[in-house]
Amino acid sequence: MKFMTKVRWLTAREERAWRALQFMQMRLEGELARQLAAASGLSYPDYLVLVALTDRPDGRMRLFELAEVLGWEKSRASHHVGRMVDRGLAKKQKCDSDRRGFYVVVTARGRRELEAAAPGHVATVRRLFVDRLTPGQLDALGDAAEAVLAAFDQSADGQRDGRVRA
Amino acid sequence: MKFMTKVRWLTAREERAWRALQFMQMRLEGELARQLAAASGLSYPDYLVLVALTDRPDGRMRLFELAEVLGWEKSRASHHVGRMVDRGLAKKQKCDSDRRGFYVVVTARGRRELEAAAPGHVATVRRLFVDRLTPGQLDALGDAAEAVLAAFDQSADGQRDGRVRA
DNA sequence: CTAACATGGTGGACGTGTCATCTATTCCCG
DNA sequence: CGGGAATAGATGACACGTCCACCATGTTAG
Repeated sequence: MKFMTKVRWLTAREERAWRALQFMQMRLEGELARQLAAASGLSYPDYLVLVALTDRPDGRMRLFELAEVLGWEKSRASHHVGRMVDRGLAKKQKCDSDRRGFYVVVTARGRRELEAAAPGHVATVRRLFVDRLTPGQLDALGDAAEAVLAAFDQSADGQRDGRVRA
Repeated sequence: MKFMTKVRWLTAREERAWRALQFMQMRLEGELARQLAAASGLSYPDYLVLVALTDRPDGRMRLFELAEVLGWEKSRASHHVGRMVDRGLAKKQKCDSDRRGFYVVVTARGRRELEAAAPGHVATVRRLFVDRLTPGQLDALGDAAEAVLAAFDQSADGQRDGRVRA
């Protein structure tokens, strides 16, 4: 913080956008999670994992790959997949080419539960989000989000400069 | 689900916007939390509570009010404030006019920690989010988010129709 | 007045996410 | 080839959030 002689607080417009976005996200995630839990035995993270797995023709994926695709830390993926294995939604398969690793594989039950949950989930995403916005707004949101994300990837070094570490 | 003869899956554009937004939010919240933790002893929820409290002239607020302002459930607020009290960031004050209730009050320590953390936090919000977008994009985001939020509030009944409870 | 109901808040159980640390393997460079 | 660095993953401790059941107080209608 030494280098910041003056703080540039957020303007009213900036703050409004920032707050609205945070509230929207909070509400959306909450409703989505609740809807899934009520209509199926799946949590939202479960759902995301199952979607990722069933997107593959062989319904399997290395653990670290899953973590990458979902943007999760490896540890999180490990914990979560462990729980899903316990509930019979996925199983682990030793990997021949790399004896450190595993494949995470969807089970028949996992597939069934995903197929049962997907229509309701998509309908909720539509009802709460997609159908509330014009196509133009959707594109604008997508552009903005991707701009922010792009900045993230480059600034993997900017994270460690004086502003952040103080 | 009985009434949905056909599922309207997301189009590529819709899915792209939805995904990008989710990833953006995940990354932002993660970085924000990490930055706060590294630069201060505060978690992100701590920060939000302290901001809410210090926004009041008397630095205090009823627990249920805090929950409303932050969009939290009462239980969450109760748990979190409890932890903050343990760490000396806030304290509880019996309420005369309603003997069931409490005021949550910022302590001097809470104020100090917030003031120390705020500049770095705001700088991070700027670096990762605000400064990546044009004013037009910010407004568009704000409008879109508020449109989605508005829909939430009305549809407190639509939540319980056939699509959700199945 | 009092019985029913609503509201403010607590507490525990559970699932989830993060961090730090650890082991086993594989990669790579001299 | 040998040895250090990177990688795959597991694990334990902890903070966080949700749900649900619960208590105490307040409010309201008959």
